[in-house]
Amino acid sequence: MPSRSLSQLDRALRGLRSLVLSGEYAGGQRLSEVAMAAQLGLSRTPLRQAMDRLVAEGLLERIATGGCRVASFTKDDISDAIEMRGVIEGTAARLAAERGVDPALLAQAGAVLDIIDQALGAPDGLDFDRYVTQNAAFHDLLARFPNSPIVAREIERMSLLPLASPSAFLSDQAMIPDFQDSLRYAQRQHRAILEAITAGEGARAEALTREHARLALINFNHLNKTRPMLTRNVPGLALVASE
Amino acid sequence: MPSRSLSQLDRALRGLRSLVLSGEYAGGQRLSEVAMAAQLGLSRTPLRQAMDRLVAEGLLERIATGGCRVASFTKDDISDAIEMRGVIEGTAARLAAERGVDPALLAQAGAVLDIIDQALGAPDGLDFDRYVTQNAAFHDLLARFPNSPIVAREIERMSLLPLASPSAFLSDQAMIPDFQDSLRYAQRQHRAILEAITAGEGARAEALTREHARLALINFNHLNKTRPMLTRNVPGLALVASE
DNA sequence: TTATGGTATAATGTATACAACTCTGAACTG
DNA sequence: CAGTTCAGAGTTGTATACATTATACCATAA
Repeated sequence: MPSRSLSQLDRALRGLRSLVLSGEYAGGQRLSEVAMAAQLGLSRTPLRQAMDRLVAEGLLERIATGGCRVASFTKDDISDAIEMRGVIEGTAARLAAERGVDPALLAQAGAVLDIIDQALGAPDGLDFDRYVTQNAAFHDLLARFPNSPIVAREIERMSLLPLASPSAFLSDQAMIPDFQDSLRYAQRQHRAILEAITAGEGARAEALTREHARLALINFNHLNKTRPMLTRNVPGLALVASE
Repeated sequence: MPSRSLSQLDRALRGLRSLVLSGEYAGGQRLSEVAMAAQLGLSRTPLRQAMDRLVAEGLLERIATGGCRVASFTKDDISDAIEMRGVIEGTAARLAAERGVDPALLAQAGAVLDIIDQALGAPDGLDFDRYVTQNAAFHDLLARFPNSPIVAREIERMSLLPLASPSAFLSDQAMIPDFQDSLRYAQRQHRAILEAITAGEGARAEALTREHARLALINFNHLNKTRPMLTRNVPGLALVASE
């Protein structure tokens, strides 16, 4: 029974995260421990732990006088977080190119890109779910290329920030007219990044990966201009101050 | 009375951190909550919180079956952490150059560098404490230049990793013959970084800042070659696997 | 009417009790 | 003698109780 295998802390983490990301408690609102614990059906102890974790992740902020509040982000924050992810992933790509990568990992990455090609050329136009999954897989592999726990950790951490992950704007609801073009462009970047890494071209790999991350920023800006009301459908978007 | 103003959590954090960094419980050793709580004179609740924090910082690792163990780092980990700090600080420098910086902050940084010059030219050779303090101040200012909470957060986080902070190897005990030369070189880099930022030269500022961080790596390697027994005197060095 | 102070309420920080789970070690069996 | 099982001790995960501190509200005075 899966509900028994999950610890209370896991339940608290999932519950809190989804509540916060959904915008249920948006905009600097203070979270009461007793109320949250009651709502999630667990005691304050694991809930407090979960709050501490979310504070570390940046989703919540500690209040000097005690307790937590929901963090709120400006558009600049999102922009910086995406830029930062690009920088760190770019460093992973550069180090991979400079130091060499386990051939097995490179082969895996190539296979993933082949699958993405298939997903993009699916008979009914586009296999979106497959693209999302394999895109995430490629980025995971990239994080593991340099064989460095430190680098992998930082990439994972940046991807935890709301709207900074490589998959942040890849939701069904975010589909926009030019979206398929964007996906094809991203895939060409994937290929180029892998090629540069394989060829030991560190600077090129780094620059490409940075630019690749900025696609997320383009999607973010596009979303803001064309469909500002999409707040409810993209997790975490509710935390962005409308300004 | 300061002992009353400190929370138990703060006490636990300080106590645990210093115990771990001093090498008291080195090398993947499991930490018992009850024992630690007893040793630090507080209950398990704030101790557990402190452990969670140190896990987030990377000083401890969670064990799948429960509990924590002291993290241990390879020399490559230290090297990667320093490189990573250089990359992130470099990004701060680049963004500062690209976006412009609050003149007041720039002036403060200039003043800090003036003080470092004085410390380097002190009558009795070198005012070391002053150098350390002002060096830390310069790096703090650099982190605030881009006016981005996200960037500042990540820099702070990288500096929390053992031996990755800008001040990691600046301890009295780490003094080596060529050390003063190293400090003067570092200060010339400080000047160049600030100059590049002021001139809006993003690429130069980034490259300089990366290279500046690598001074720590040079110090680390030097320390390992010439005085491998210094483990006891440099906090955190005990966590590096002797290999 | 506004500012101020006090009190009551409710929140958090901390300690502790209990239950579930690991791990150790020894006895037992093949 | 090696492997396995079972029991016990010890550990962690969770809940809850208590004390301290912050917050909100109202009364009172300027």
